[in-house]
Amino acid sequence: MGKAWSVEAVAGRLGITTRTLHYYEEVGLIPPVQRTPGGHRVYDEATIARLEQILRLRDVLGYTLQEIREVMDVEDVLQGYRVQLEAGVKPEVRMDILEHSIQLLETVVAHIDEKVERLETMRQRYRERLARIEQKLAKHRNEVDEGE
Amino acid sequence: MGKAWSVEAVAGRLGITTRTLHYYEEVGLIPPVQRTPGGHRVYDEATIARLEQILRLRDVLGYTLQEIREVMDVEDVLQGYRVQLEAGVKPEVRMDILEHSIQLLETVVAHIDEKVERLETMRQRYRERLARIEQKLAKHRNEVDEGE
DNA sequence: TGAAAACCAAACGTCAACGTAAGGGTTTGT
DNA sequence: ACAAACCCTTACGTTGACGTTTGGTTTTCA
Repeated sequence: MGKAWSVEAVAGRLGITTRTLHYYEEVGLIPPVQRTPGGHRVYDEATIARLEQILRLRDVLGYTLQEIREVMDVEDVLQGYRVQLEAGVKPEVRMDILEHSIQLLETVVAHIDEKVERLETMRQRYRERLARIEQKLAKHRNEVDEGE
Repeated sequence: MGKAWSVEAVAGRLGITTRTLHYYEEVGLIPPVQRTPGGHRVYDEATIARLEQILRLRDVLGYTLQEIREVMDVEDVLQGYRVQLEAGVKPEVRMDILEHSIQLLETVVAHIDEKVERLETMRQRYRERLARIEQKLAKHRNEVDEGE
């Protein structure tokens, strides 16, 4: 069994506050955390991994907690599928599950692709401006050279 | 001279509300807008272009208004440079300005690059999961085929 | 020209995502 | 065994980015 982490330990490790951890549990982004007999929270690696994914979605994709919840719902569905698959199901069901999992993941990837594309369009705009200025500078350097 | 746009016209064109236009002016994201003798706002194309850039930064990059303000400050500096250049300055000053402009734009581009990179890392994660599932599905299809 | 439509400033409201404070239990190290 | 450090719940506070309302003014156009 993995190590047991206290709230503060997790917060430190993930670079967030204990309040955020409580909050995410409160709004259901993570399932209710294990407790000691005295009521103190005890985090396991699985929960921490989930938290890391939540934070990536928040910080890298800039998702709102609502959007993150949707992605995590997908994750939960996928997890449910894995459990079903391990339990062994009829071949057709198995294929259905795999195909649906693929669809769900493709949706997420498509979302990321769209974001990347828009960012690249934007970068292109700036790059063009840069190119224009650099050209100007080069021309200018030439003129100075010839003037000497 | 270009057309004159009313608040509502601009809001409609940009897909935002008049409140947002007022707000952006209030917090200084755009300079004070021209007014009719009666006090109604009149937007020109230059301001609208600036607003479009602000909205791109907001929607595509997901910047906060604070971050947008920083980018727009850079734009203002660049604009100041253009004015100086058109007014004609000494060659060394001209080169300094061009080089500084390049540096400012490169900072923005670098920021975008970083964002893209992190998105691509994330996409890669999902793609790998996808690949694993697809492989499973393929294997499964094979087994079904052989069984017939 | 006059009424409907658009506009104004000022100010309070809202929602997400936490921050912070209070009052009191629990764990841990010695 | 006991104090320091940590943790709990509850609940009110805060900030950003606008939404909404009010009461009055300006434009427009039939």
